[in-house]
Amino acid sequence: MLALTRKTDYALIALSYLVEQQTQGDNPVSAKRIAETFGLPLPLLMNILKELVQAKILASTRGPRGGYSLATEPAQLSLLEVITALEGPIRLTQCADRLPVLGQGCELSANCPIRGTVRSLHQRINQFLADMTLQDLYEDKMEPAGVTGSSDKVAGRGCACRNKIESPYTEPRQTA
Amino acid sequence: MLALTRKTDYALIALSYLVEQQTQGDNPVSAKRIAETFGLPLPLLMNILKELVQAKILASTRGPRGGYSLATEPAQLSLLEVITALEGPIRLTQCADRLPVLGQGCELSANCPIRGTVRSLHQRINQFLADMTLQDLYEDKMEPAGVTGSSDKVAGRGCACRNKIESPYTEPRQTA
DNA sequence: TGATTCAGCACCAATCCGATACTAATATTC
DNA sequence: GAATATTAGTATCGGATTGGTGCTGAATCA
Repeated sequence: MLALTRKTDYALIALSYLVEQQTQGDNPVSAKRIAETFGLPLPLLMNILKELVQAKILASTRGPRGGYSLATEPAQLSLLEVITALEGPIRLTQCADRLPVLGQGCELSANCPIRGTVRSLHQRINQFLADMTLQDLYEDKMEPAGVTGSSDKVAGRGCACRNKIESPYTEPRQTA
Repeated sequence: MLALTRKTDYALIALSYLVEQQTQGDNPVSAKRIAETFGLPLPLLMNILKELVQAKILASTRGPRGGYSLATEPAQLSLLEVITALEGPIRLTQCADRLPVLGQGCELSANCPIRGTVRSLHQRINQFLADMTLQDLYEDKMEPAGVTGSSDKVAGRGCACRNKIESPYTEPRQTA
């Protein structure tokens, strides 16, 4: 569907928040706090953070006052790394990232009528994601992008963040 | 997963083939012939072609010697239209195409830490897809793109096209 | 009339995603 | 050392989406 999963959504939100907190010398940050701040489901968020630790994007500390902290400089961590860690390598189409070797999975190979285009699109998206760092993500938050939205087509689904930002430790999930 | 569906894959292959056949004055082309040429599952392909007709991207003629033909100039048909027709509007993330109106689905709205970045990425992809036309897709086939593949990460799945291109009307699907 | 081809449904199986639960391990605090 | 806070690991589950099939009807041509 050409869409990121909600896992990636949550991860980017959490990472952006970690940059902020870390900038303020607040370190590490527990999963619980992140979940409460943005109204994310805690168990799911924990799964995601675990994966980010395994990918060495985050470092974790156990025990009271433990939590997660960034394992990399925000300016060194690309969105591509985050997405790849959570969703696996991007492949627009099944053969997007194949080398054009005959017999290697795609028998059409060089004759495939859409190979070039798909590969081109694939590379552009990859490039953009590789260039965009967590630092950019954080700064983007600081100065919200202008509304260039030519969005006449709107898909109706909720946003990833379900809560208002006020202060941490406010009650999430009101009486459903 | 940031991937196109196989439906779109098949559609692009079929459309590209239609341009080719139409260029050679061969018109219309039956679903059966397309399916056999590329080894695609006929019933599925027919579903896809039906959807493209409903989206007014293709025109259909019934009866013997009937089939599908392009309803638009290849240079006027963008990939975005094709993808949108088959998969619905692209939304990288749930709030990607929302206008930043408070209370409208996402309560974080202007405070959402990743809104700007996601929106930016979303627009770039949209723009690329809107600029790329079926004509480009077809020409791309003519001069296969060079291997710029920095693909150290390869996802192992089959290619959309399961058959060799030789001539139409060769037997598809050998003894499985 | 009969063959060919598309149209419109309805359906099914497999996969993936979002989400939860439970137990174990580790660190801090007292 | 006991209690507590927090992450690690793993297993599971329901539901949506995707890939794919089947059946019936309608149009067109010979």
